[in-house]
Amino acid sequence: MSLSPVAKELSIPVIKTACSNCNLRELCLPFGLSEEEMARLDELINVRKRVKRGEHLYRAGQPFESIFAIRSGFFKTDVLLEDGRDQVTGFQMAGELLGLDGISTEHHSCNAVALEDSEVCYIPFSRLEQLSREIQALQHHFHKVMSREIVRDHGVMMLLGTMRAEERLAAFLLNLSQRFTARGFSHSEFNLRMTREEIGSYLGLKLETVSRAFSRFQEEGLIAVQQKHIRILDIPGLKQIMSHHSH
Amino acid sequence: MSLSPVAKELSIPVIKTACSNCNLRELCLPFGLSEEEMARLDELINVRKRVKRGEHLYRAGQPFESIFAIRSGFFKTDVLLEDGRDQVTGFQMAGELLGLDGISTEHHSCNAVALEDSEVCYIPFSRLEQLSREIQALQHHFHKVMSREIVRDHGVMMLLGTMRAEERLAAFLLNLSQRFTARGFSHSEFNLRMTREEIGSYLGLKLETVSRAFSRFQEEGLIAVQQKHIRILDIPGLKQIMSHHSH
DNA sequence: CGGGGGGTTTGATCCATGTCAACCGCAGCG
DNA sequence: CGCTGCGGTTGACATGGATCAAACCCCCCG
Repeated sequence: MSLSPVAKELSIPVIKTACSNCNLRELCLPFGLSEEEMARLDELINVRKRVKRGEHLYRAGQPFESIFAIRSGFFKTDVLLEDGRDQVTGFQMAGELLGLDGISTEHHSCNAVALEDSEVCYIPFSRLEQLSREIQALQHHFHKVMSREIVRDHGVMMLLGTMRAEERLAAFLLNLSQRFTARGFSHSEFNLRMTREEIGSYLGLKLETVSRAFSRFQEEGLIAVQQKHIRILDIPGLKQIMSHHSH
Repeated sequence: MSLSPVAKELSIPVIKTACSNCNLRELCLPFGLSEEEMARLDELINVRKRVKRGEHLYRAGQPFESIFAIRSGFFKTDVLLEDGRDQVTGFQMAGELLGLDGISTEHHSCNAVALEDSEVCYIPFSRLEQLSREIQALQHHFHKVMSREIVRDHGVMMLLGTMRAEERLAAFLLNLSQRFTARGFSHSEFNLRMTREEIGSYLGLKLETVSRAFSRFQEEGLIAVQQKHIRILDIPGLKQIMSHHSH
């Protein structure tokens, strides 16, 4: 888990993993830390890893030792039931943390798969705990991140428990749009990294239903879809669908 | 939020809130702490409160300052959508923590309502953070508790996203049974504290569907239902239903 | 002891979404 | 450059659970 042999041998100046010069620091763990505190966090995070599209970052059941911060790319997490059913529990993008579910049992409880070529920082958990005993701001921010995950999950439960298909998809698109915006991308135009089936799994729908809902939104002029490319044309319209609870 | 005036005036020896003599300590925050560490945790938890059946412990939007440990009783948490829809996000019993979702925004994100007369310990959050900077075991255990909440939520997402009505109810009953067992109650006989409607809300079903599923289980000899009283007759049978994924 | 009301059960019907199947279209590869 | 195959779209039909409605049961209260 240290620098690659090749890099060592050739003395290639390896880009140092450093929160302090990461452009995602406002979205990620270092949020709110002073320069000096961030330097200490940097010390702890010295492994970066590339994960190619389709590869697993970790699998359910593996021993948990690190959480991961996504530097670039896009992931999904999913859980598998004994009988073969599975469900996507989330999609994660740059600046978000992966692996928090592993803390509870010291084993990962889900699979994390890259949906495009990605890069992550390893954050050894016991060292993170150690540092967060010393840096209050880090501790507090970490707690907020975990709590936010819980709130997010409640939102998904709400979606799965009370919304109809088109409401779910509208909520999903608006959520993506908002997260892309926070990362400086266009809020109205992006490429989906996941298939219709993966969207469906996340939203508790079949892929055909997802596809039909996309078509319907397009007919109504709310979005323009072309395969994985999405343009959002009418954000208020989508919001209205989300809360249009007709029945 | 301190001792009641009456108690003060009459110098009634008020039962001290003390984790060290709470019979739920193995299920609650103090898990794994030494005597001395537990004593320090005791210092921090000096407010207990009774919450009558039907009363709110907190409401969505209120400022967050404490988490709560349930000493006795039974709660539900629910979230409300703007359009009036709501969903029960969980049922909590003795030894479990309430309020973790409030950390992220420093405001509670859901309502917590007592489903029977209950008693909770206030755990001021900033002091908990302070203490967990000093006691590693406390810090680690707290992280595990938050992580467990995330894992639990993923389980509910799975349930809502992939299971059919009877599977959901079977999973729900088995979960309750298991939690009652962990608290030393019968695993096969208990009283539901919530209505059919609340169960339905939690499981993403209508109350009629919940009622029908109960009746079906009874016909098949899996359980005996009489109003809120449940006897579980065939745990393996229920487990089989849960994973019988026929379609 | 006789209402009254909230919670529950049960039946009849409807509808959103699942299922099955055919076809399309783009991307990757020989 | 034309297969080949995966992912996506669309249609026809099936069905699980929602909806609407009625009746029931138990508990509380007068």
